[in-house]
Amino acid sequence: MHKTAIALSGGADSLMSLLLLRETGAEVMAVHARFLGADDHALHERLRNLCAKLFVPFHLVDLRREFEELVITPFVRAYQSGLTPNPCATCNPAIKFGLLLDRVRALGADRLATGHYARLAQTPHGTALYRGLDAGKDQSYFLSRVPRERFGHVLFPLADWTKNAVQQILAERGLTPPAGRESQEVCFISSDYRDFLRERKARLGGPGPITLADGTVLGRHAGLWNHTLGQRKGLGIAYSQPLYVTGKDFAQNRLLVGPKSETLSPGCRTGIPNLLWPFELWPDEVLAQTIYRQRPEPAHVTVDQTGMTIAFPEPRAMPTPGQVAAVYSAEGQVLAGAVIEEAIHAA
RNA sequence: UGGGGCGUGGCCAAGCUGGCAAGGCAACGGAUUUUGGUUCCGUCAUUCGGAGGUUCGAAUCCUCCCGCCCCAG
Repeated sequence: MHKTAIALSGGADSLMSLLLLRETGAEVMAVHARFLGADDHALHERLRNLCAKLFVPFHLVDLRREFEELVITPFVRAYQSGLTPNPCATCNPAIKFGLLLDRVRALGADRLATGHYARLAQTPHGTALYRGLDAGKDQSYFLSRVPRERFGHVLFPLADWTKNAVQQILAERGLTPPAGRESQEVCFISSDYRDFLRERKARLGGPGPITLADGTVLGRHAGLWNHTLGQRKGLGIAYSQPLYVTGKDFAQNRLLVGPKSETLSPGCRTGIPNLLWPFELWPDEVLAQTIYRQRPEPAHVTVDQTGMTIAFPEPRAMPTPGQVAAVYSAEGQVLAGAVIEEAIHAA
């Protein structure tokens, strides 16, 4: 008999997952992981009471120190070194399906369930990760860097659910998610990541010029960390057409900008990929996306000792160093995930 | 102080055969969204360097003044 731990965030998705688990008759326990220093004790109590009503054991797991060390610190460091980090994609392998999974196993559970919209399938070749049914909520991209063996101990009850259906069922049962707000942004940033970095007193680069590719100076920037590749907002430059960030010149502290056409790239080079499916079993045709919520496109992907090269037949939105590149099969199976190191520049 | 050109919202800029001020960029607001972003929608000059005049009516015509730029001396 399996004993399943459900990670409750306080939102609708994990609450629905708990209900679905109970209906399967599985033995269930609930955990709520604390990530942040300033935590919501009222939320803890509501979760505790909710679980008591459902006769589900409830545990509070303190991962604040680990979250700080494994997610927040690298996040700040990334900005300091000119990258654009993706903290959610770091948190999943390091915290949720890393330390939290370890903790619940120590508490006696052998599986961890979460409210992610993604699907796992058991195959003769092992566990496979697929996109969730709800294309609009699919979170497989953020899960693409979780080590494959971890998924052998994971359950996604919402795999075949849509957000709408979840909300409808909860409403029908008169259940309100204990946390008022859904986690739709970085959980440790309340407003703007720039404010967060300033509050942290992170040592970041200073102001410098904004120039076109040919060196024409158009304005000033307040620090390269305020911008990311492909970004339009915030440049403050009135030009004949919209300008986008096309590059960062760290040597001269210059922010390079240009028209939309200059933000395209034929692909990227990544670090060592997290293979979620043995490379030799990959289909001939694979798709890749280099940003969340991007339409996956057919790509030529090669893997070697030091990383992965993704080449698109047609140039598309420039991949940003620090972000995640995910490789999929046509059926929506996640084949690999990796951190982008550099975009390939059009010839 | 001879000649020529120009002055329209934060920037660029239509309009100048007179009829209640296009558009682009930026900015701001919203929608979308478990990352940075992107995208979409919306808002943004009762006023056209200033003062008079002509006219039913002027940014558009006339006069003067102010301020730029260019070419000559």
